[in-house]
Amino acid sequence: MTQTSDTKDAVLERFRVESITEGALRAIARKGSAATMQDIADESGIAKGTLYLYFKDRDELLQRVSEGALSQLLERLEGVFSQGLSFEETIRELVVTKLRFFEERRDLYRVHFELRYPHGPGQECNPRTKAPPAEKQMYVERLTRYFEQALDATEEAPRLAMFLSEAFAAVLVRRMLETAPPELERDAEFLSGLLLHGLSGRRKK
Amino acid sequence: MTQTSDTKDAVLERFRVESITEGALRAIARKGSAATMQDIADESGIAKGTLYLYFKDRDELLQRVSEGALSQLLERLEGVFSQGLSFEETIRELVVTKLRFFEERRDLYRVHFELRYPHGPGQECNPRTKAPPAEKQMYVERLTRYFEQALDATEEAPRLAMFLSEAFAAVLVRRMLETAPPELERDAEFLSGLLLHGLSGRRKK
DNA sequence: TTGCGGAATGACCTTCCGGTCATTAAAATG
DNA sequence: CATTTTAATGACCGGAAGGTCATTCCGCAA
Repeated sequence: MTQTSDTKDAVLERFRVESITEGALRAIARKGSAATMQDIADESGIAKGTLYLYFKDRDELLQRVSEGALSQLLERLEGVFSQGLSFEETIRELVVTKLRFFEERRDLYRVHFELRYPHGPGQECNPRTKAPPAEKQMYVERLTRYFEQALDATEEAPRLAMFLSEAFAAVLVRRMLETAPPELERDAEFLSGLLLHGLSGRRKK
Repeated sequence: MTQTSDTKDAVLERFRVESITEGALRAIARKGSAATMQDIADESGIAKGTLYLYFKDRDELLQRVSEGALSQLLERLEGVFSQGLSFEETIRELVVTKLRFFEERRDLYRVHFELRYPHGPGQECNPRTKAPPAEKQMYVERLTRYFEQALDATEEAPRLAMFLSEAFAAVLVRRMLETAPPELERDAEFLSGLLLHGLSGRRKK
């Protein structure tokens, strides 16, 4: 047949896939995980059936969207890790980077949060979304690795990673809820301080 | 007609409502928010139609279940607040209390987490669950009030409350995922330490 | 025992949505 | 321009789930 890379067909295919992905992103930004195949099709300006020429099913499509969104974030965070900063500096930089990322890409916010704990840690799962998207937690794993290396707390590393990630989510959600959130830098400072030094530093007086 | 309190009918009604609520709790513990009216009926040992004699619709039922679960937790936390402990002590006690609560009542875990951010902070919402359950965040509000009073950080209080609550969730989720989680007291100590003094205390060496 | 009234039931209705596929439009080919 | 091949479409299907209601069941009073 053809090489997967450069033929006209392949280019066209990539283009289609991308525009569907973007449409899906818009649909999810608007309706969350309740976004329907029809919603996605509408938002992408194509017919519902066409979606199935490029994606096996809803799951695969959502998976792709989530991966795409996630990889952009991961890329930036990787940039932070690779700067060889001190521990404190790294945490600060991670916080501000992530905050900035979602400031630019509000549309990605929903993807991350709606699919956050896909079906929670329970036993049975929602048939609407079958695939357990281990995918999702990739960046928690990255954080875990960082903690393992930067502190010697191998055992606690996964908890620390989730702690960081959820604490971040808390502040982000607040920001999203507020009509006039504070300066990004203020929130970044606030959160970094909290993560690094805890509540104690804020005792009365 | 009758007083709402003591007639035989009223007692019977309360009994029914309660057993439905308990059934719903089991159903949700098993299937999460995907639990179906049929699931709930089965779990309660009654017919689906009967559910609608006691609750207007699915939303009202879920609301009630969530409220019930939440109020039990709130009660215990209130106990902590009213002990007049120091700030640090209070935080420690809150953590250990909440951890113990979910240790006893694993079934309540799902209710709290599945319905945590009901439709996220997005604009449109899932028609499947219409009611914006402000209800849910009642205990974040309680925490907020505590922070307003205990620290003088009125403006930051809501963020602190969410920070605490989400950080807690992070550790709790980890515990739930692990087949052999550490002693409850160890996790409580770990989390309290983190909340109070941050990551800095854990720097290498 | 009989008949009444309210409670319980579950078959049924409707809506919604993921997924399919016969049909149609467009592009490639000669 | 005719023909074939490929891509796109959207009406349609099946199943799932919330909600309804005619029917059945049951406790109780006459």
